[in-house]
Amino acid sequence: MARANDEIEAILQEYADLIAITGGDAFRARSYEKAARAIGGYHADVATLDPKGLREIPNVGKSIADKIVEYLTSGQISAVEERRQSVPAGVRELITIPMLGPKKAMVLYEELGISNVDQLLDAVHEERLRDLKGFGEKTEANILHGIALMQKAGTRILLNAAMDAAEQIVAELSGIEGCRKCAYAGSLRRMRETIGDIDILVAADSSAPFMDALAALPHTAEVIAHGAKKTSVRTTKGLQIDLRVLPPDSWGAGLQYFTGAKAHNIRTREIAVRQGLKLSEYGLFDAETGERIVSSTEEEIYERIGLPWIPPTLREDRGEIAAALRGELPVPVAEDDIRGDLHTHTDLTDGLAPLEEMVAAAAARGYSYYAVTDHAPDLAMQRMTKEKMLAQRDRVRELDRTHKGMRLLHGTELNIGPDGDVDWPGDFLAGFDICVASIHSHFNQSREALTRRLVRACENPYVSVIGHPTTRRIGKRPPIDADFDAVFAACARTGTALEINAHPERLDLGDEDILRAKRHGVLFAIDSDAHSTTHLPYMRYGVGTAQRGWLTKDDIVNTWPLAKLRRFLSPRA
DNA sequence: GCCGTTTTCGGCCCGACTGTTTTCAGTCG
Repeated sequence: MARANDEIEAILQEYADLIAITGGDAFRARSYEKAARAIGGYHADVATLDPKGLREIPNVGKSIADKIVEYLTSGQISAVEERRQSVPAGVRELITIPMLGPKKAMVLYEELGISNVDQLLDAVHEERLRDLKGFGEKTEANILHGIALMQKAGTRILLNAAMDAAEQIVAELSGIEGCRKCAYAGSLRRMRETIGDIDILVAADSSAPFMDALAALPHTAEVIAHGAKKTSVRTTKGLQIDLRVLPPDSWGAGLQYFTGAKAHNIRTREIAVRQGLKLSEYGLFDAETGERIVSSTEEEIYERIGLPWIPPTLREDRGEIAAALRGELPVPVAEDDIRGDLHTHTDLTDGLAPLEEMVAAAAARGYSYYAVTDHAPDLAMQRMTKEKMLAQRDRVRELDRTHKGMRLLHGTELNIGPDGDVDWPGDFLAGFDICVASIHSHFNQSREALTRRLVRACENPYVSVIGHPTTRRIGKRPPIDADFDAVFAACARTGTALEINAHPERLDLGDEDILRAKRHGVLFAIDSDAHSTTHLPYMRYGVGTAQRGWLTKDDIVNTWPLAKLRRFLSPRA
C-alpha cells in the first residue's frame, strides 16, 4: 500500500507552489516545502499519527498538522482548494519546466494568458515572450529546450513510482479467490529506468473477478478496455495498466512473452522456429502437430529451446542469447549480495533523519557495514565545517558496534570543483574511512574541462568513489558532456570505483554507461545516496540497473567483505 | 509557517549563474 505520506507530501508541495506562484510570502512557501519533504521521508505512516505525533515531524507545526488532519479525514484541504481557484492547474505544470519558476510562470499567465505547455509552445514559436519584461530570445530558447527534455521522458514514469503502483495492484489481486499466481512483467520486471505502462499477469481459471477488481481500484480513473483476457485502465495519475489473465498452465509462457523486450522475444521465437517449434504467450508448441510441449514455467521454455533461464534484466537483445548459447551468461549481482551502503546523508547536512535513525534503519536491513557521507563545505549551502565533521566522527565511532554485526564507516561526499579540486587537503581527507566525490554544479563547462575535472578527481589518492558520475536527473537534467571513455579509463587506471546511484531519479551510471565502463575494467559501488531512512530501500533499483549492465558481485565493491573493502578504500600511494 | 544553548520575535542555507538589465531578478543546487 502506498503511504499517506506520499499524498500529503504532494499536496503540501502543491500548496507551496501555489503560494509561490501567487506571490505569497516566500518563507511561508518554503515552510510548506520543507514540511512536505520531511513528511515524504518520515519513517512512520502519518495516517497512524495523532496531532501530537504529527508535530514531532520536523518542520510540522500546528497549522500544518491541522491541515494534515483535515486531509486525512476529508480527503482535501480547504486552503489548498481556495488557492486552486485562483491558479489554473496548467500554470503549476509550467514550473516543472527547467528554467521556469513561479515568478515567470505567473507573468506568462497574467500577461499572455498562458496556462498550459501547449499554449506556451505556441507563444514561443510566435516570439511573443521576448517582449515581456525579464524575458528575451535566450529565455525562449531555454524554455523550448526545457520542454523538449520533459517530453523526451514523455509520459513514462520513474521506476519507483511504477514499482509502488504495481506492487500494490499485485497485492490486491493476489488476495482474490482463485488467484493461482500474480506478478508484474514488462519493462518493470526488466527494471528499465522509466516505465511507460505496467503489465500485470494473473494465473487463474476464471478471469472476471480480476478484471472487475482492477476496474474498481480506487486509483482507476478510466477503463480503456475490459475483456475476458485483457483489461486496460488508466490511473488518476495517467498511468496505463494492462492486466492479462492466463490459464494456470500457460503461466511460464505468458510471463516470458510479456516480459520482453520485444527484440529478445523475436530472437527466442526465431530459435524456436528453427527447431520446428512455435512460441507464443500460451506455450511452446510443435509447429506441425500443434501439440503443446511446455508452457508452465519460464525455465522449461528456455531449456526446451536450448537456453538456460535468462534473468529478466538481461532480456534486451544486447547479446544475452549469444552469451547464453556459449554458456557465458553472467550471474547478475543480487540485492542479497550487497553488504553495505557507501553513500548516505544525515540531518547534519541535507538529510532528513539524525545519524542514529539512519544507522538503526541500515542495521535493520541486515548490512554488515554502513558509511555516513555527509556533504563537505564546498557545497556552501550545507554549512559544513571541519569541527562539525570531527564531532560527527566521534559520534560515529561511539555508535560503531552498537548494532550487532554492522560496522560503521565515517566518510564524506566531496564536491568536485570546476578544476577537479575537492573540498579539503589530503591530510584532512586521510582521516576519513571513505571519500565519495561528486559534481554538483558547473554542468555546462566544455567537454575538455569536464573530462579533465573528473579525471583529476579520480587521480586524488583519497577519492575512492565517483558519485553520480553523469549528474543526470531523469526527465529534468541531461548528463554532463564529458568524454566518459576517458573517465572510465582513468577510473580503471587509478582504482577508483564508479557509483551506481540508486536514487530512481538518478540511476547514475545508467545501464548503457555501465556496460561501457565495464569494458574498461572498472569497479563499481551501488549506493542509495539516502537522505532519509525511506530512501535506503532504493538500493534495489541500483541493483536492477547494475544487472542491466551485466555486473556480477565481483564487480561491485560493496558486496565485498569489510576487510577487502577497507584495502580498496585505503589511500593509494 | 516554523523555530529556539540567539527562544515568543525575527530570522529563515547562501552563493553563483544566467539572461536580462545597466544594477538586478529569477532560478538553481
